[in-house]
Order: sequence, then structure tokens, then C-alpha cells
Amino acid sequence: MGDEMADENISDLIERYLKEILADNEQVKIRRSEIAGLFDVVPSQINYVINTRFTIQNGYIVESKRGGGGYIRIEKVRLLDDIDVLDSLIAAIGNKLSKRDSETIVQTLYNNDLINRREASIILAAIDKDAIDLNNSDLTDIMRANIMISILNRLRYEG
Amino acid sequence: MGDEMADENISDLIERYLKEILADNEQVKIRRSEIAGLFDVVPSQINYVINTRFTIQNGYIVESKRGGGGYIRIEKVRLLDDIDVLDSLIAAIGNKLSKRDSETIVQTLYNNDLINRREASIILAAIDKDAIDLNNSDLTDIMRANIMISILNRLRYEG
DNA sequence: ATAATAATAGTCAATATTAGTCAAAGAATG
DNA sequence: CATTCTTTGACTAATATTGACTATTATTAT
Repeated sequence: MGDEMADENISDLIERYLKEILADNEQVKIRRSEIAGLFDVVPSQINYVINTRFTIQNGYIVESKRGGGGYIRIEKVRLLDDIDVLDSLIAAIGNKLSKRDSETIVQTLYNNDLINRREASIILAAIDKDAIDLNNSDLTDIMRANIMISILNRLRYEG
Repeated sequence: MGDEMADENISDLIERYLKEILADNEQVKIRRSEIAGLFDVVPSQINYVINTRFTIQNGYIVESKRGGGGYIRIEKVRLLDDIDVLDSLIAAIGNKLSKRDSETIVQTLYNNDLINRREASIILAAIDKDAIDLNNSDLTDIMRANIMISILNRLRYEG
């Protein structure tokens, strides 16, 4: 723990390389194969590094495009100061989410000034029963949980 | 490697070129082979750019004529009011909705001042692939369409 | 007028160029 | 030793580029 140099694997080196760029820039845009070549690893290891070290929990959002001129862009975002509410809501959701519980969550978000009325309305529309119905109430609850978690993760940061 | 926007693909460059003209004009009228020559691509790539980036969902209508003096004209459409925008977007969605088309729709909502940046990103979170994925790409597109329509209908009377 | 030819744009499928997924193998850790 | 983390590569998916072939319209020749 004390010394920084020791015991760094290649994934750590790639992480450090990218974060050094991000220290001076709001974002970094890479070509996956270039970075893989630079560190002499297979391209999919770049995905591994991104998936384990550049998550939204760490304050990064990632977007990419395939095909000619494709890229991966990692962007730093400013996490909100108080995301305890979000963390506990996400933890409480688990695998499935009923309509009733989802309404409680939206109410909680509103009470904590994390969303306004209009945003609440959009979220409720997104998880509306008729919209996500799958003729299978279990699947509907799973879908509702997934969508809600995705939205809560989005609320972690500003902008 | 931080913010520089080099390395765009040629289709993106052509898109940008045309949209720069459209920023100052209601329409742009081109000769396909001229634009192809300007960017050193085959003529049919102009069709590819138009079909992927100047659709009605994006707020453009395209008309063309073949033969001597032929042309392609791209015109910005001006929808009369917010309800018109929402109605035409809903009508255009149909049964399935790809990720790419959904992003175009959100962009159009933003361009027409129907949603702000934050609302846009909440919507994108709600229809994110990882959120609504069901290990079945057809079902994913169906789910995305349903959710988007639900949200658009909400915006219709939410004001 | 009509037919032939030239001058355009459109379609579609093959190929190229990227990134993503997933599971197995290997390495490190406790 | 068991568990977790890392590394690898085969397979998949998305997007871009290319070119052969087709369709339409204008112009020219008969």
C-alpha cells in the first residue's frame, strides 16, 4: 500500500495511463486497438479495464462507437455530494421492483430534491405497466428494477 | 489525446459539412457527385450519410431528381408546435426502435426545446441497452419503442 | 415525335473497420 | 486450497466504405 511502484499489473498501468490524461482533460477519446497495442495486450483487455475501473460509481461515463473511425470515450463527471439516498435506494431494489415500490422511490427522490415534478412524471412514464408489460408479471418487475436502477445511476452526477 | 476532435470518419465529416450550410440556410441543394468528389468517396456514400443522418426523425426532408441537372435537396422541416413534434415522432416509431433512432429522437426533443439536457439523459438512461436488455435484440427494440412512446405521450400533456 | 444516348441519383450486398461479450485459462491473494 | 482478479482469444455486433447494377430524367439524333 505504501509504495506506489510495486505490484502493478498491466490493467493497473492502463488505468493509470488513462487517468493521467483525465487529470488534465475532461475526457479522453481512444482507439481501442491503439491502446491495446501500446501496452501489448489483446483489445478486449481495454474493455476489462474500463468495466472494472471506470464505472459510474467511480465518476466516469463511457461511450463508444464501432465501425470506421470508431472510438471509446471516457468522460469524468462530477458526482453529487450526497448520493447516500441513491446508494441505499439502489441497494434496496435488488432484482425485482413492484409498481407500488417504484412509486415510493420516485416520491423519495422528489422529497429529497433529487428530481422535480416533471422529471418524476417522465420516470413514471418510463416504468409504466403498459409500457414495459411482458405478459409476465415477474419479468415486468425485473424490467422495472433494471430501468429504475439505470435512472438512479444517472442521478448520481450533475449535468 | 484529450479534447481534440480529429479522427472522425468521413461520413461524420460530410454530415458536419452539410449541417454547417443548413445552420445558415433553410435548405441545401447538392450535386451528389460533387460532394462525393469533394470528400473523395464513392457517390453512394452520400446516400448512406443522408439515410443515416438526415432522416425525418432528425428533422429533415430530402428530395432529389435524377438525370441532367439532377440534385439532392435537404430541407429543414419546421413543425408548427410542440404537439406536432410529438405526434410525428410517435407516428414514426412504430413497433421497434433502435438505439440509434432513439438517440435521434431525444436529440430532436432537445432541439425543439421540449426537454432539457437533464431530462434527455434521464430518458436515455431509461432506454439504455443494459437496462432493458433481455438477451434478445428484437425484444430490446420493442421494449425501447414502448418506453419511448410512453414518455412521449406523457410529454404530450405534461407541457 | 420517337428513339438513342448521356447524365444524373438509388439500391443493395459484399467487404472493411472498428468495439463488445463471454468463457476458459492463468496468476495472485488470503 | 479456495477464491478472486487478470489475461487471452474466439466469436459477435455495429458502423462505415465500396462498387456493381438499376432507375429516372434530360438531351440529342433521326
